[in-house]
Amino acid sequence: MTTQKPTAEQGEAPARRRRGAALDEAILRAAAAELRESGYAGLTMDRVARRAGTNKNALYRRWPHRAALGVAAYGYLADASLPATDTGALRGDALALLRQANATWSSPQGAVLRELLAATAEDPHLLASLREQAGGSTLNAAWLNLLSRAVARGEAPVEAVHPRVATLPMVLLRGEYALRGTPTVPDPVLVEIVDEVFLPLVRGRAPNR
Amino acid sequence: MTTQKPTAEQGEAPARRRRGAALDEAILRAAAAELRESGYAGLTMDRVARRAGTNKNALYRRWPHRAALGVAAYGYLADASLPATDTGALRGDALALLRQANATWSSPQGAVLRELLAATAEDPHLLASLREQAGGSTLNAAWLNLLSRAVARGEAPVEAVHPRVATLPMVLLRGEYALRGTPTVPDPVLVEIVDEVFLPLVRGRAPNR
DNA sequence: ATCGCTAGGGTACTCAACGTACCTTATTTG
DNA sequence: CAAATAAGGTACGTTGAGTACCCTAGCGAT
Repeated sequence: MTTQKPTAEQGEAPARRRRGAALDEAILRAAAAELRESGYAGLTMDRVARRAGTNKNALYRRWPHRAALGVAAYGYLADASLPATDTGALRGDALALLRQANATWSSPQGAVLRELLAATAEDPHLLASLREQAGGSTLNAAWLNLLSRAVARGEAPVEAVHPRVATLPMVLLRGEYALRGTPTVPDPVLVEIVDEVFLPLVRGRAPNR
Repeated sequence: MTTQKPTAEQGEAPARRRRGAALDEAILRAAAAELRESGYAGLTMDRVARRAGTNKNALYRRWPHRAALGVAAYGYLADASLPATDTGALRGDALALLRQANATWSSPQGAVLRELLAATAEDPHLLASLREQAGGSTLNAAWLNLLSRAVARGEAPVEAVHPRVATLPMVLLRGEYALRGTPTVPDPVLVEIVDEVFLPLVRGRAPNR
């Protein structure tokens, strides 16, 4: 009896051999845990395999490389929450949405997301997949919706409902993250983005007023 | 005679042993060449050392790690050209500057820059250094200058001369690069950035006109 | 019930690259 | 001219991605 059964390192005990979806789950759970604890850098194939109580073969049979597993694990980790915000005024809505995005991005989860973005920059397919899992079109729709409500209230001209306008605050926020290496954009900056750029732009797009 | 003197692989022949600045130069030249030919991924310490006709010791005595050498090499590679553009009109100036930035960013050199930005994201000090070498404050000043000229011409309100406004087109351009994985932002997008966002914002910042 | 195919499990390995340790040797400088 | 100092030459130690095989559990079709 030289061979000592590992009986799983952490939680996952393969008393009975798992297959298909069950194993998928176990691997993703382990990978997500690694992401949460040590970021993308800690997501090594060996560690994930060991933690899931399996081996690298099972991982490589499912994902072609580490980055792909990383993206999948992030999708498992993130739940893409998006509490609808309606403060009754354009400025309040915009600030609320921006603050929520800032909270997400400055959380540990946001740090992981940025690591993954950097790692998948060369693979457009993966990048798109990651972007979608990180909010993507949902977030976009929220901003357009916000603008439409403002128009309905008479707070903004119809011309303001435009993808460029809608995405602008998020792009600026992302710019702040890129500029500072440090996460956490201070709240006054968010206010400035809204008051000095977003709202003036919405106003500036009025026909000729 | 088993030991065969390498006598330098490519161009650099250490007939006489180089020291200090001369060696700095040789290393940076080799590193920049690797960046140009194979990007940051190709910039391995062994390759650079071999190409410079020296060894890793000399590199590690000068830079603490690969990323630092990468940034230094990029500084050596880039010349931060910035031909002053004055088309006589705000729109033309903005487009010209934006097009030039786009050209730089979509060049191979731009690809290297993006790789480096990703690699130094975790080290604020390096990031700042890289940012400075990539134009940084110079570019910023150019945009502010552009706005000032527009104000002098009566094309824009004084309120438009504002850091947020000045940096906006570049931030949007960067956003495009982040959005598409692929480099090369089509020209119509640049026009849209100027016409749909930048100019309306400048207009929108007028006091109450 | 049994047989065989498929997917999991166990390991060992190759390869690339970073970063280090140590010694020998050429230059520079006091 | 002698002692520092910096270069050159190697050889490691380590980590981690991928890959290759071979063995075995368990599901499904006959």
